[in-house]
Amino acid sequence: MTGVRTATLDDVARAAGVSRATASRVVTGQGPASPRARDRVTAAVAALGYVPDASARALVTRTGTRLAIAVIGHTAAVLDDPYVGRVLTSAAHVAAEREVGVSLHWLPLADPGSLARLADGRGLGGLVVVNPTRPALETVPRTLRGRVAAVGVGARHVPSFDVDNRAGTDGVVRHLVRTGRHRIAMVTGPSWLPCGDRAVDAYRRVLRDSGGEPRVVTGDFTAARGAKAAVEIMARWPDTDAVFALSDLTALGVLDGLHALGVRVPGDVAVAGFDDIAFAGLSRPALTTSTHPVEDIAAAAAQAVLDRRDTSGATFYPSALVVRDSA
Amino acid sequence: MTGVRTATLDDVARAAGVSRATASRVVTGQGPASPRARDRVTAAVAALGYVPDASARALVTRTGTRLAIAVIGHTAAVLDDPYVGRVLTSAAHVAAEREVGVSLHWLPLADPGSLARLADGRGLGGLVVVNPTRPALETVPRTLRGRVAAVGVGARHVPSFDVDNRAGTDGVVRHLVRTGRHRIAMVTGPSWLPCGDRAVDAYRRVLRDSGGEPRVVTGDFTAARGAKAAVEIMARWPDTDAVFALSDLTALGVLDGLHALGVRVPGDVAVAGFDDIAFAGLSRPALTTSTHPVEDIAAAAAQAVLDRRDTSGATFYPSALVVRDSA
DNA sequence: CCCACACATGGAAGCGCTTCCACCGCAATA
DNA sequence: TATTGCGGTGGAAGCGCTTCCATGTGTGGG
Repeated sequence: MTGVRTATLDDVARAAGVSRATASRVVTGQGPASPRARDRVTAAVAALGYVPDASARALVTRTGTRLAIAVIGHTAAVLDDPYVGRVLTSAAHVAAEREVGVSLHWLPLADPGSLARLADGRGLGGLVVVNPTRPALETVPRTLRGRVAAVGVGARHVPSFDVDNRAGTDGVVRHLVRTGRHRIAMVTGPSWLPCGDRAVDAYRRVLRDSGGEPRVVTGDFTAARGAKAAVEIMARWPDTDAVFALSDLTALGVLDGLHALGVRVPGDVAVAGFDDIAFAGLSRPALTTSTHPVEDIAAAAAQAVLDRRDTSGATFYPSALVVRDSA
Repeated sequence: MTGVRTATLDDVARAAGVSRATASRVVTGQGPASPRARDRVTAAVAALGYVPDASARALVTRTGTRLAIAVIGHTAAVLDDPYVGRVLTSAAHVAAEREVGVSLHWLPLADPGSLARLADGRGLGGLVVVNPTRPALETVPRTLRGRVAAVGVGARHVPSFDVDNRAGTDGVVRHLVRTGRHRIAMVTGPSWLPCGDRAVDAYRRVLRDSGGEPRVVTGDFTAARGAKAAVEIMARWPDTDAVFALSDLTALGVLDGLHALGVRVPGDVAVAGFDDIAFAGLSRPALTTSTHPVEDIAAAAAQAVLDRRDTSGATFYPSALVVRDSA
């Protein structure tokens, strides 16, 4: 059944007429080796199609060479969101460039031990957590401290990479004000995600300056929630003239909900989102939003972790207003 | 610096007052163990916070326990596509349920050796390839034969899991015909993806039956290409009254291109897509398309691989027409 | 011409784990 | 009471690899 036995370093050494130690040195490029030995070993490697066994190597070097990416919040809310895909993609690229494997994990929000279990042995070189809660972050095993980075949460006690939600929100809401909107509602993210606090804060601040009343509805980053939120908002505050959602997906849902209500956008109500996902430009009306260097953020997180750089504290990336048709 | 030494199975055994062999039996749940031993070992595991080292385990069991998911076509075209995200997500779920790790790989289309290199040791339990070309598939090392499944390509010489492109296309195009459209253009997928052939074939067949002329434009599954394709189509065949794109993303682009041209949808031209991505229902007009059990397909592929089931040949899944506003 | 030194090399240990095998004590059977 | 059988157990081997260490070979300087 098995039949094909894969070549081991022993086979290579034997074929090259050297010891396993020498073969190892050549293959890894560490330590001295004569040109002659080098040639013979590389030839043998090629001939036998030798590929080092990652497990065995990791076992002895203790240098787990794998980047784990954990996405917290194992729900459709997270899975459908292109934002998550962008983070994954970018982090995976960084890992691929350095030839380290990537492992993907979807962790339910409610399971506090899951992050800890993820350490599964010492196989990982680092861990990038997307949208983690603070409690979840605290369960990360001590062995991994200094090799963890969080993406998308302005947490303080772990290297955190996020867009500057405060400034981004400020920019969008000010744009709304500038274009004559004053009864602006906001659909936030899920309450367990701390990054939303900073955004809501910025929103309240702008409203205070412009003399508006805050109208906050809690969302969950889904489109479905956005549609419902639109209905809620218009029922509760019928004179609303703008809705800002902290997620494009939600904003798209708002657009939909408003449309169903017969409300014209941007005529009656302006709508703005956050993230600038690919579809933001394809909706009708095209969505005004704030664009984020999501790929840069994720790449930076992955790099920090892989470099074992201990960048404690949070790094915020700038976002830029993108004015389209909806606001 | 290092400080914390993680507990090994030896530590557990010592703490529990049993041999390492017994500790291993309890931890893995394989082999006999007295209730007494079982209790003591589990207690020790909890006390020491022991987590088995995956590398060491994989090394001895030779049962690489990791599902690799490789996405071919390392371009924005692929990365932005929600379809890929859905496949990833679903496959990752299956893996998570069985407690096997997932590793993600983005492979450039042009690099034929990359799939082979992916075997990196014998660490993998299986490989799911998304949108592979036939040549790419042929480079998969012999050691992995029987542990590979392809998603999204009607290939024959590897277990392949795909939607029934033929039937799906047939359904959509017939719907177009049924609603009075006869000058129907089609935007295909990239030419290197064999699954498109079956779709084009179905399209031609329906047109032949209904007396229409085929109008085929090659696409690449991106929205940008869709927008350009719309312009090309209207320039080349100005009397076109329907466009069918083999990807929702592309269809959305077509919608956009048509809009820019001042063409009304569905008034002047009907537009239909394929895949039923989340945004299909959110566009204006909402996109008529064909819905696919992408999650089921990906899950089936992952399961087949993980079960070492050798389901050679292709399995096709049904798709269903979703009529919305655009056609 | 000999000694020292660097460099190249092979032997062997050991990473943490699973698993074969031999062993022991016990209850059930003859 | 002597034998069989079996569940529970520990010893030990070994998975494929890196790396320490001791040994061997060549070169330079004295």
